[in-house]
Amino acid sequence: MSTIDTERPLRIGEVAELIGTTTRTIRYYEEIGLLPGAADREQGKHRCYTQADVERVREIVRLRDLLGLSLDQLSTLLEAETARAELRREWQLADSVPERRRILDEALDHVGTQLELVHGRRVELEQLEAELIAKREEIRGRVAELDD
Amino acid sequence: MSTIDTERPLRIGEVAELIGTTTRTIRYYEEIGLLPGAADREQGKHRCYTQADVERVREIVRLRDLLGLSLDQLSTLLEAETARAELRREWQLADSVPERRRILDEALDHVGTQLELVHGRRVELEQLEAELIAKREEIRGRVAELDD
DNA sequence: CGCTATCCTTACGTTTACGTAAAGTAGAGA
DNA sequence: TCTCTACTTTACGTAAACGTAAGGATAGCG
Repeated sequence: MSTIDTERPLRIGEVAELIGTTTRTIRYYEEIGLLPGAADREQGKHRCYTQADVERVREIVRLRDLLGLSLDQLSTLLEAETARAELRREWQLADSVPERRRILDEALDHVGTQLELVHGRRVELEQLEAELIAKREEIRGRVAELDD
Repeated sequence: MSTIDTERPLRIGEVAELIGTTTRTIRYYEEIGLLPGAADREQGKHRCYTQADVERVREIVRLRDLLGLSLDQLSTLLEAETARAELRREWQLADSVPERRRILDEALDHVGTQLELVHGRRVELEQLEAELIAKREEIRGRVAELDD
């Protein structure tokens, strides 16, 4: 982290290539509200992205591929991330301890939601994997029988 | 397994309800070749299913939901199952040992393919889960700091 | 044999997640 | 300042995975 130009603003094409997706996909995600899309951009001006934005997109693509949720469901799940980004800004302004505790608690809640989903999915896959291994062993057993 | 009428033929509606899907989906899967669809059924006659067929559909739905593959990819992956069903029939006829070994080897190969995919997916999810847990711990740490 | 529920086929409709084309603009470099 | 490339918006296109409706046949029951 933080070589020299760690914060050179990126254009949409670079982001797409970095992540291995297309500009259309990125614009589409902005269109449906999955990506915030800087509110202060004037009509027709180029979009520009920070490193954090790239991470955000990467995360979205990853969850999409791993969990196979609809983008709509993803958007619900990612209220987490969205909120956390928001909270990072708020954090600077939050001076009171209870205020800060509230922010952290919310973050915890969001991560918890994601974790539950991912965990459940992993358990199911583990189960399936175990079944497949059992199947394989059974077949191997039958091969061994042939050699009697 | 095997109470009394373990082999009462089922109609498509029953199958759908058992699995928690729709008749349309089942017909569609037959349409695109994911389900074999008994070749000896005359035009207009009701489809009828065995318990094994139900398991097959259940498996498809499960893989679909867990792996999030396209039905086309699934169909490739399931050449495994298809072939194994076929092989079960062949098995009765295969008398020579090398013949039987070949059948088993193919089955092994198919299960291996599935296993690779499922395993890979599980590992990725495990990785993601670990990251989320780390994230959670970090947040918890910061909550603790507040209590100094 | 008749009734009724469930099934059949055919075919068009729908949603999601983008692809793709057109016509014009922004902005970094010579 | 000009130029060229990558960007912009707008808008129609599309493949996958079903939903849904119409019109008719089937099969189990009484």
